Amino acid sequence: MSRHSTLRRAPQQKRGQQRVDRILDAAAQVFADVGYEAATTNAIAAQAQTSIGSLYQFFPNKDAIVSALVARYVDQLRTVYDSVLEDQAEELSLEITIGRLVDGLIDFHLTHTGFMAIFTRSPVSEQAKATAEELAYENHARGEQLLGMFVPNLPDKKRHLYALIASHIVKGLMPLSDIQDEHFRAAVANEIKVALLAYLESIRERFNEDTTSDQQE
Amino acid sequence: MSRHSTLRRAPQQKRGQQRVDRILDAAAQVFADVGYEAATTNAIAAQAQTSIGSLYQFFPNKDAIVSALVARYVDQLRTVYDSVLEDQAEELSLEITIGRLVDGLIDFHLTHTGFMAIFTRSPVSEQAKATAEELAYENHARGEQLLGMFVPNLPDKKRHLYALIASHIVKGLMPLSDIQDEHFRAAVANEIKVALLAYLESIRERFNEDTTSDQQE
Amino acid sequence: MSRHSTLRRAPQQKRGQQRVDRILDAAAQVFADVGYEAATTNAIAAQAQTSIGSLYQFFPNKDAIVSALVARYVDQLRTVYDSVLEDQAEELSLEITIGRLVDGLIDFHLTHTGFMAIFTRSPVSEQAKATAEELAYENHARGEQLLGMFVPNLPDKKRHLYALIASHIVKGLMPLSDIQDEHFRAAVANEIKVALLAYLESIRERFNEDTTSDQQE
Amino acid sequence: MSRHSTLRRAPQQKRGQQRVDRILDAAAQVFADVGYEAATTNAIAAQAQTSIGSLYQFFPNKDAIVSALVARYVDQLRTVYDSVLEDQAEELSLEITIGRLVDGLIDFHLTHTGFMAIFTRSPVSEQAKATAEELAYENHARGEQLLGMFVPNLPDKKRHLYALIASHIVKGLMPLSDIQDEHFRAAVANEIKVALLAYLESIRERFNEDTTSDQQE
DNA sequence: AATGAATGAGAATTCATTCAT
DNA sequence: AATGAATGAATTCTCATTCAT
Repeated sequence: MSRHSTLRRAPQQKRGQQRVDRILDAAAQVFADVGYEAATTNAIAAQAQTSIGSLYQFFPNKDAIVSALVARYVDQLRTVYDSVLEDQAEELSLEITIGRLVDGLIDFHLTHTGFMAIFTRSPVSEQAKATAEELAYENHARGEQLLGMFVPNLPDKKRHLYALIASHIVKGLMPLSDIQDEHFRAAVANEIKVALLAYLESIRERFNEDTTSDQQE
Repeated sequence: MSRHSTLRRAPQQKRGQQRVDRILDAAAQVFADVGYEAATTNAIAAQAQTSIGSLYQFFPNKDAIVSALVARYVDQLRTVYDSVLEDQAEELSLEITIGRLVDGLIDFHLTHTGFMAIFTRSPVSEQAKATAEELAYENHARGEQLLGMFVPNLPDKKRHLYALIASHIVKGLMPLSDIQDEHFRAAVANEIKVALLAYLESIRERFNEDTTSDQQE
Repeated sequence: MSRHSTLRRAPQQKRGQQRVDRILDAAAQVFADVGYEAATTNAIAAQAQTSIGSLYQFFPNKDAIVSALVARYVDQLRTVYDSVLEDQAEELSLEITIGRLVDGLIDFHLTHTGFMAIFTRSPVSEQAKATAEELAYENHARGEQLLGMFVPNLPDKKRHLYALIASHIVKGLMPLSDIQDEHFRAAVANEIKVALLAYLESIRERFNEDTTSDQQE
Repeated sequence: MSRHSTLRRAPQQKRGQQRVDRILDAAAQVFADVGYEAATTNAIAAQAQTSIGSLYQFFPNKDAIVSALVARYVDQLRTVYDSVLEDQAEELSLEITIGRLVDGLIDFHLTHTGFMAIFTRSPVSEQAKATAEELAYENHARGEQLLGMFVPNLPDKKRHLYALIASHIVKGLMPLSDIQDEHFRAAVANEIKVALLAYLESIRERFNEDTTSDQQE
């Protein structure tokens, strides 16, 4: 897969793949604990219970670890979006779909500590910028796809803009799901759905007005 | 409470205050240029056209620079919110108020280039966490205040929740105002207003329903 | 001077220049002790009785230290060649000139431990290659100059070739001057002169034959 | 004495010896490509198309690889000198003999690309020093042998000194045979012969004078 | 007060060598 | 025997902070 392009050496054995996974898990944990910049490769190796040498046998540098981690996140995010999209076969309402999406994303966020540390970092190196782009793109593209299902015939440019806005709303709100208090977290989850739904409904309304008035002309 | 608490020495003379301001300007610039983590104290001193020794005469460490900068941002943000709040004497519509607020915040963001670099960093030290908290609090508190004006009688808890959501929507969307293309930026600005307005209207609706149904009982 | 171009920061104060010199002395010593590749920047700093940080304040990397050292060597070598060339005002014999040159070079070599370690290393980086080139060029160019004085009218191409050979003979023989035994060292010095003289005489002879035969034609 | 003393295990089977040879070939190639210091044992193993583990089954450490390679070089150099010495049965002139020797050495140098990288390195460990010594000794000893044939009755001490000088002249000049331009390389080869011959003739002359004057006394 | 040289802990990365499979 | 994953000491270089002048 594409993620392997960032690996120094594609692990041929099961053990190697496990080690790669363990390193990525460790990296995610360390990123979650201290943030991306403060995370050291030694800390990641220690967390992965491996040696620094082994880490560098698989990853040529720190950026590559993040790239691989992001590739994994993208794969897993895709699963979240896919499961929501599949449900669309049943022609569910926008409200229910948004509900499932937000629940899925919150669950993803809660089970993937470290994701936000990477998602919100300001990338420095060129490679880091490309990686950040990749991650942002996944959310944006999937948002566009979903939007296209609920508001068909939307001009490309508008769909692009609206999806950009929606994905950034989600990006801004996701960190809130970290909240410890369970009741409050549920309330927040609900508000995220409300906010997203409100924005999407506003898109629908405006689009209907536009097309209606077009017909009138 | 006063921002000067983070200063090693309160500059009693005008010259000292000017130097502090120049350092903060420099810090903001460097943060904007290379990001928070890549910014070095030496680079900040150089940008401020002072010596590293002088910098440390005013600030005990790097965190203190950020704290002071954030304190200044908080002051300046307050001005943005205040000007919007003052207009409320005229009892403007929610739509117009949101429009002014978003315009003000976008303008603030564009004229304070280092702001986002600090706002979105993952704080490491305890002091950094406190500083980040302070900044988040300002936005949240001011949001609550505004919300209270448009939906009076909202229970504290709900007002707190809604303002939290609203401030995070804004936080998520603000970085988009960086976009170079002027047309697209204007379109984005409009969508930010739409999204925020849509959410706030949903709050109003829900509140009216609640109170109406309350009355019916 | 040109050597400063490799410095990260031109030392403005006497103290700074002294420190640079001390670091270069230390580097020469360490190179002499363990060879170029085995020399570590920490060892150089320790030998210079300074901190690794100070070393890097003046030199951006290890290669730059060598470059500066070589620049100093080139300056000092120039002095050796100059003093020999100046004597030529007296129109000394080739034998005496070679004698003085070899004595000068042996003295230079004995008083500049570390020179050979750099002169004979195989450069790896591009910068190192350029530096090695510079050093080789100095010897070659000065050899050409001297040769031109003793065998005037030699075609450029030949002078270039002969000087190349002569400079490499010297390069090959110089390390022998390290020999501890004083008697043996003196004998070696004498043989170096003999060998160099023999080669240069052969050039003269061949050139005279050539020009003689040319005239005959 | 035997080169196998540096081997961890004398390969009893043909296959093992082939593997050892392949590793030495690989080492020579890598030394030629990147220089001695930059050569890694992993790169050597890769070039030899074997595993790093196998490499260490035959050689206890990196120095041992060089030692074995040098031992092979010494063997092969011996062949060059032997073929020249054998021709001496025909009582060829010094000029012709030098010509053959230099041609042989240049050919050796050109066909053994890794040789110079090892010959000119500054040895660090004790083992490396011993190995370097061994290589230098071979050239020196063979030089002495040849010198003895052309200037018989030379006192041991002088023969030793002269051979030392001659071997270092050759060492200094050999790297020049790397030159790409074929014409220039041929010219250089010729000059090497001229220089060496000139020195050896000077030895002869001095010896004849000495013995003549001895007789006169 | 101002300056900027000096410090050294700490970070990323390499590579000779070992050892489990 | 062969393999190549694993190890970690050692190396280069950075940068927050101190301190002599």
